[in-house]
Amino acid sequence: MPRVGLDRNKIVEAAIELANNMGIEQVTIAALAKNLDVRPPSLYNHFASLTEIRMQIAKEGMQKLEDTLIRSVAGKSGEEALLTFAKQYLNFANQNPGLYEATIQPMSVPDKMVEETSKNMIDLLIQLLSSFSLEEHEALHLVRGLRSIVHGFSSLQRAGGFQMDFNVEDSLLYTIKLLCNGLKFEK
Amino acid sequence: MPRVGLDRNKIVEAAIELANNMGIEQVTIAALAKNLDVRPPSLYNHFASLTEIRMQIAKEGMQKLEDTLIRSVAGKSGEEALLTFAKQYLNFANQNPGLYEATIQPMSVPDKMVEETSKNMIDLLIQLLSSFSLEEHEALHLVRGLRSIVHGFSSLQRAGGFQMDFNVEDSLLYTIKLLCNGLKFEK
DNA sequence: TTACAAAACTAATATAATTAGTTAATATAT
DNA sequence: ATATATTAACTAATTATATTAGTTTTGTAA
Repeated sequence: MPRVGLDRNKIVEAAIELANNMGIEQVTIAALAKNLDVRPPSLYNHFASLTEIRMQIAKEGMQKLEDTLIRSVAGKSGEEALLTFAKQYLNFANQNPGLYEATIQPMSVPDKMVEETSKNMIDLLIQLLSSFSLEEHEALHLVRGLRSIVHGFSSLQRAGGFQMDFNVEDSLLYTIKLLCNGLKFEK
Repeated sequence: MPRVGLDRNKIVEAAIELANNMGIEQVTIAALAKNLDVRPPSLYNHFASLTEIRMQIAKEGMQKLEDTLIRSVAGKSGEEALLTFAKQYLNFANQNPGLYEATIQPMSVPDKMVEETSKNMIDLLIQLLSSFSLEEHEALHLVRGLRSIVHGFSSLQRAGGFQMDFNVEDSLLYTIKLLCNGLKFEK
């Protein structure tokens, strides 16, 4: 019964490592307890359920992704900003597969911080689009389109949906450029 | 021990209904057995594992989706065809949530029919793009872009990623139109 | 030093997938 | 029609999971 000094952070760290290496499905109470060298029930002193642990992974993933994106587009605008955004998004999903996977699981319970993070991402995209001087409803449509593109590419790639002898990032950037091209000639 | 006349089809039908109503996670041996009014082990006379049942759902989903799309774009080309394709794809995902969810689970085992169905979908899109007279590599990029868009919209919507007071189909069609606009002015 | 809150534990419960081995219904062959 | 073989469905058991209840023990603070 020696205390191992467990806390929420250590558990989530172990969970993220497990998610990245083995997939979110493999993040189980049993596997976490083994990795942390405690008995399964011990985790319940820090989290109410497995679901709560997975939600915590998702929250940290969203924040890290948002943070990465905000930094990467700082000082950029227009097409250059959108291309950077897209490239970094795909890169994040590739480098942190389990973490990204967690962020796209439907939330069982509405969460304030998650909603705020989503909102920040949308606001960021709205900003990036400002130089195109779109009507508000057009900008809202396009924000959805951009999110769908980056998420679509990331999750199709993860699911093995692309033949890998043809560069995926190139396809993503081609698509974004085409969209920007469409914007230039919109009127 | 009266025979209830179970077969692979009946099991998959029950599984699809369960998936559509409760989500793919709820497609379990136990739940299926209860719905079909047999004991759990009986299902193993028809499928080797739960994974195999879920894979069968995915296969049927992909085929039904492909079939729907091929029919819906028959006789159409260019922008009109792409808009129809996108609309029908999103509609399929909305009308058959569990079935669609199953189709996007990573396949644990490579499957010939699945690969062929994917290939058919790609070929279909290539055809739809023919009227834009793109270079081959451009067409391949764009096929990926289109798949990512429709999948991205479908799965973000399913995950509750959009505020629903703003029409999602409109956003999808706006995005596709913008892409087409970009194509027209590409050179 | 004592008291208390919290961390980790053991033991138990419930549900899941799966396997082995059995029984009985059906189809097939003589 | 009867005998045989196949196979659908079963019972019982195994393994693994999450979770809860209740206990022990540690560390900290009065």
